[in-house]
Amino acid sequence: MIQILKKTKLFSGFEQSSLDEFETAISLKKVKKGEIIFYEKDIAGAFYIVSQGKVKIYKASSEGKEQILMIANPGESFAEAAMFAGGIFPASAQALTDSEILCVNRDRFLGILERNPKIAINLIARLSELLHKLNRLVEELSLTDITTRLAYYLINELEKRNLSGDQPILELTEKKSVLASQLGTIPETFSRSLAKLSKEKIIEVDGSSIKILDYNKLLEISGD
Amino acid sequence: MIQILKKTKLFSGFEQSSLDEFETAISLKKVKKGEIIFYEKDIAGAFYIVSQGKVKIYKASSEGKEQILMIANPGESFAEAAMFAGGIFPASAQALTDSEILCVNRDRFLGILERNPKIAINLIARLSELLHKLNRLVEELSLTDITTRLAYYLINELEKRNLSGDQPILELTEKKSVLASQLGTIPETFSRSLAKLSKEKIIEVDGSSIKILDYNKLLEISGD
DNA sequence: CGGAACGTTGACATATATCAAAGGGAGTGG
DNA sequence: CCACTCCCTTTGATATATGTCAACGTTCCG
Repeated sequence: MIQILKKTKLFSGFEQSSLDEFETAISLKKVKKGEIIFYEKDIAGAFYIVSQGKVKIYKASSEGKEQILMIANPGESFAEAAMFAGGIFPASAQALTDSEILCVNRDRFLGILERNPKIAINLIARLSELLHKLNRLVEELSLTDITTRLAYYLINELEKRNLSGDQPILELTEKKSVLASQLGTIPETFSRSLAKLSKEKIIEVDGSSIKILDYNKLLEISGD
Repeated sequence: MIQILKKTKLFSGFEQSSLDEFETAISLKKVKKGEIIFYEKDIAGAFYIVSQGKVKIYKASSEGKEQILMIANPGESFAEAAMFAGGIFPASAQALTDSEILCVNRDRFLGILERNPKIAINLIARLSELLHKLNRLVEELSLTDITTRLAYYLINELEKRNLSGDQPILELTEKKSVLASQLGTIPETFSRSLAKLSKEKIIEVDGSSIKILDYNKLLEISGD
């Protein structure tokens, strides 16, 4: 169980002895696909680290629309901030696949934090990174249209996976409806945006494979 | 100069001796109304604390629209996160009035942080609070319409200032065009939303004074 | 074979942005 | 004290992007 910790940003660079201290704060939880891990406004008694699987963190409106804030993959933590600000979860979490997650007890973790300034610094870095991403999301939601967001997403994924080459092919790792929600829209609109870029010969879509035909134009549309 | 620090959340609860250490990391800067403190993408060599005046932190699109992320008032800090994540400012800052701000040098502050775990914890709390607010902004931008956001803003301001009473009167502290940008829209739309609530006899607008006629209905619209 | 997700497409409704114009208040100078 | 200007705000007409609703095709899987 402790092995997972080493792969996380939060605990990277720590020795075994230091990590052992956490054993008492952590419990393992298995969740089925579709299972809710917590709802918005639940009391935040823990934060989480994904060991296996995939978890979405999202906001839902009363009318059914949802906005995904992030997808947490193995090694990534989520809901860290909730423990400090308000003590209630600001969003909901649901397993996208059968998953294993580590639950880190709030009170025990806080105790450990006081004795380990280095972890505090790591946590600060992690929170700053989250702020950075949310900043970007706010910018996209309020200042750009959906085709621009899609273009930016594609460019970003290409970079993340080091896909260059002549006409690289990108495999979408999420269902299109999930991507739509990440971009702040609904499946229909997402589909139309893909179709629009296709018609302009900038990409070529075949199911969940996207061939990038004109990287430069895509970059231009992404506005960056 | 040090006296200002005591009023900030970041340094609250600290003794004089501990604060003196910061003297070397801080410099005072006076800025005129309208002056730019930093632009998005500038290198983040410091973070800031407002001593006097008012500063807006905002994102601007190439087409001229802007989204205000926050308004920093005296005692409040801004751009703390930029130092840890990426090292460049994710937004721009401009003085809304003639202002005095404290600039906290990045490298010196980091050194101090390592020797003062308590400040690290305060910083974690502060970053978590920012995350909380940004979360709320994302929710509003992607899931609610502007009248809902306006209602929520009004409710929030009433609480902040402890205005209850029968038909409390709220004085807007910013120009309406600034409020519009905070809510993620433009002055025209903001104006129409105010007019809509007026026509429904929920509020009464007289310049920058807003009388709350029907608190319950306002609460209902705010969706909370 | 049949059904359930998912994705796509079309027709339509709606919220918000854009553009243009006019009103109003505060400050300034004559 | 008046006239003038500047800036903010409001209002109207219009355009556009996106959401909504419904229908259909596909794939996958029991």
